[in-house]
Amino acid sequence: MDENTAVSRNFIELAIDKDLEEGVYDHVVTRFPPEPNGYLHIGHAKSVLLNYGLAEKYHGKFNLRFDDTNPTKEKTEYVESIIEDIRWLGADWEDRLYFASDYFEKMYECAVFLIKKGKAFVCDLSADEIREYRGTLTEPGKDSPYRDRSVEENLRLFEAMRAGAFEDGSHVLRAKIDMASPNINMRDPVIYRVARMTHHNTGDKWCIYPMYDFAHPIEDAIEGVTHSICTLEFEDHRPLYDWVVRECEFENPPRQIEFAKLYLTNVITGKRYIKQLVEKGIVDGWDDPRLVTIAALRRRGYTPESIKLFVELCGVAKANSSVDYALLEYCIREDLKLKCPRLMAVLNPVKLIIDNYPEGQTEYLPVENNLENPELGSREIPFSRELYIEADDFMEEPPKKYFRMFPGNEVRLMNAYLVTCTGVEKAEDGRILAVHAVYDPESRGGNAPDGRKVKGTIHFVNAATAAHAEVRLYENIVNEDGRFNEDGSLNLNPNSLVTIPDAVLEPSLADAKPYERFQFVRNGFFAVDPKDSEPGKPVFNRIVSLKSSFRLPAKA
RNA sequence: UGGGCUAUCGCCAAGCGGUAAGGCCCAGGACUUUGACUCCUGCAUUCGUUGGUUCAAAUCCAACUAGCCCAGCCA
Repeated sequence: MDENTAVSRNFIELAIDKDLEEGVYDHVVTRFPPEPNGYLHIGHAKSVLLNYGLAEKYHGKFNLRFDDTNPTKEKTEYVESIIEDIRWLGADWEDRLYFASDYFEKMYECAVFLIKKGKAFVCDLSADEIREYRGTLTEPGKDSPYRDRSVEENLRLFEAMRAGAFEDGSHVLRAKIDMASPNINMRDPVIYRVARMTHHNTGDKWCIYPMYDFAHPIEDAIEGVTHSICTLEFEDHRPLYDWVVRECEFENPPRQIEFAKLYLTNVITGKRYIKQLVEKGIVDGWDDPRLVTIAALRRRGYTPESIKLFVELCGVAKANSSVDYALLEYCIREDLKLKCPRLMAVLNPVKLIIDNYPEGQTEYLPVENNLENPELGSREIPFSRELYIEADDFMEEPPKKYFRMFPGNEVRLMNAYLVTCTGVEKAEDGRILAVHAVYDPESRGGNAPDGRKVKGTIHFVNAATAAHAEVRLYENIVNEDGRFNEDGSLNLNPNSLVTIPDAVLEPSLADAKPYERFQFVRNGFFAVDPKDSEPGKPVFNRIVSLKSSFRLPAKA
């Protein structure tokens, strides 16, 4: 292996290597098996990209399979959004899009097969009774009184279950394993339940549905999945997974491997929590840019590449952990810094008047779109007597080390001229009406012929030609730990969305198109919102701010 | 003594008996027409704890401790 490109392998890759070496498998097939009961989020992206990446790395195959065995929670809207999100992430399942519900007949046959082997039985106990019989974490369970029914009776009853002879919840099919097992999952788990519910895919064809523990291994086995990668909470289910593929006598059974879920610090991850925010109307939908659903990240302006980078940098392991949100921000900056044109936008404008600049004159100054990436070309920006600058780029009484605009100080207006601040014009209430300055006509482009230097460079927008647009800034929607409180409430952050209705921008920005991304000098990376923008009236979402900007020293 | 899993820098994470990779964050410095970027520099004598084996232990053994998961006819 090339020493320079050799990257240490994660534990899953090591396990696959071993399987390949030992001849357990001679190829690799992975899958991503979402239940269509919600939108995908950043945590799912890790799983999607992990599974897809593994298939690519081992020249194997990657399947997309909807694990739709519980119609009470599943909707077509969700399958559509999931397909869109995975495609956007760049994971390619080619023609292998499957539904667990397409295997219902095969699963039914497997169940019959188990009954005939004496490995499954129909149980008439109620849900409450089953719970009682199951025992506790520390005490063994006891056998169901229906455990020893004959094969014939079980067959007859199971057929009747399918035929609709029983009420919902009245009968279940159970695997016959061991009620005294220290692993509760092995205490004769329910593998089929009766539930009259219209399924998004199979309609009313079935009134019995297989449980996850029974269905999932069969789905994997049918598809020839070799490595069934799931999250840590299923570790306890692995013995049952193995039991199912063994007792159903599948050849070349798949192997389940578990890894730790991805959590982000101070962010709500977890489908059920996000769902609550959506349903309670705290956010404006699954794609509210404050969320970390794939749809939200896409809408906010994140790129698939940045998410791929993020997932790679997070790594894969078995220790529960919470990745710093700063890493995600790093990834999107890293991806965008060379891709985006850098323009000037003033979010909190204050007027700057160049008193010695000819009234009524406008000139156009050439500017590179991205100094570090010439491929992005150049443009011309208008300049005239009245401009807008950022309010905090002026201070009447500056602290030490502040080198932007203050009376008497010379700064550079980016790409334009050196200007010296001459004063400030205030209303009676002290509000700043305008900052005044004089420019050096010899410094066109930003450099003085005499070679004198300035420490500060600030951005501006020409007032008369400025485009105006709404800009939205985001912060985490919860203040503290990114979780619900014990009583189910949330510490909502009142600043999670700050809307600036009238920011001033370079004129060309009026025509920015949905999803178009920009870097606004000193303000961060922004993208045009695809939902709320109208032609000629873009709304800009801040994806991420720049790493740091000047902060005033704390007053002693 | 219910079972399973995990513990390496503020956050992730390599390491698989031979004397602690890397990234993020952070702090200095250089450069700079973005206080950005880029570039340098610094950031675990120590690997949950305590013992033991060994010439040598984060890596092996033992005992503790802490955290996570499991008692859905959810996935």
